[in-house]
Amino acid sequence: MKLPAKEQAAAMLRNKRLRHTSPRLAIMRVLLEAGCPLTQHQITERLGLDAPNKTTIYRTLMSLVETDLAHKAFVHERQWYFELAHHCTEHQCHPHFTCTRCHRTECLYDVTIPLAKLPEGMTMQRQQIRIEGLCAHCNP
Amino acid sequence: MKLPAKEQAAAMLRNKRLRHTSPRLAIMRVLLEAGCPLTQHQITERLGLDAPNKTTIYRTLMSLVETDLAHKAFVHERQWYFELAHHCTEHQCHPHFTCTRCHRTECLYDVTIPLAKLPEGMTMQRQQIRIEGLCAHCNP
DNA sequence: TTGTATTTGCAACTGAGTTGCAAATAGACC
DNA sequence: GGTCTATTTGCAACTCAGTTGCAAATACAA
Repeated sequence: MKLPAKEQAAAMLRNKRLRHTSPRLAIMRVLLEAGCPLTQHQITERLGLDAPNKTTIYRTLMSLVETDLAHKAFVHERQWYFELAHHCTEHQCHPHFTCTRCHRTECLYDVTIPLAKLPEGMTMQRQQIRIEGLCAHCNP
Repeated sequence: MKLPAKEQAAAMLRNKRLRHTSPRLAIMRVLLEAGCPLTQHQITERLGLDAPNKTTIYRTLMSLVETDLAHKAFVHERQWYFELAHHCTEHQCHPHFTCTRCHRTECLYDVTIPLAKLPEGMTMQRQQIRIEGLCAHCNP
């Protein structure tokens, strides 16, 4: 059973002992509802008049990343796209696919790849996959 | 047998029908000799007084990326790191490993990972892997 | 050698993300 | 409930990687 975004966000904050503030809950709600990575700008847009200041959004995203509740998914046109980490396994996020023709990016939740075997002495924390190609729509 | 960086760069440009200019040859030489991804700033530093204008460096890197002679390897602290593509196979670059403690990044030339199986209709052009973890030096 | 499409350098610009600081507030403790 | 304090927020000013427009320089074809 799926909790409403608001309660899910509150539970995530509680787990990490982060204070429940309305900017944080709003930002997490938007990310949960979007289901795909968003930029600060997109978060602001989606929250409309209720949007927190952009500094607050960046600082919130930073605390989410630090506590591993969120990840920096990828950069596109100089902007970072952030996503919540609840779809990721311990050592691996789902791959992100970017179409080289229409430049849209999608999450491939169902595609998995074995973890790399690292050279002696190195420890894996997270493996991220980016795939470029033609999406179903742009394929000839 | 390995050509000197200068001739190797010239050959790569010839292959792609790009004009041989001294800024281009210098930038490619630095990248070949570095053997790891570099930023515009690092390229400028390494070329010292002979360094082309930063606009020229960015424009050169862009033409190299467009002709697939180079790739944007990763972003770190808002800067793109570029590398020549001569170590990459058709659909895959080597993975890049970033240490979460000392923040250094290295290329894992010997680590390979199978290509993802994309959903019906999508075509793979390139798969890129980023790995975060602790490097041999920072490992407890 | 000449002509021209391409490339370069410069200066001015853009805008994503950061910083410092004073005001607001979550949550702990009474 | 009320009080106190560490944390968080908003604002304004800033930073700096990367971009743009344009005139001068240059690779290379003919």
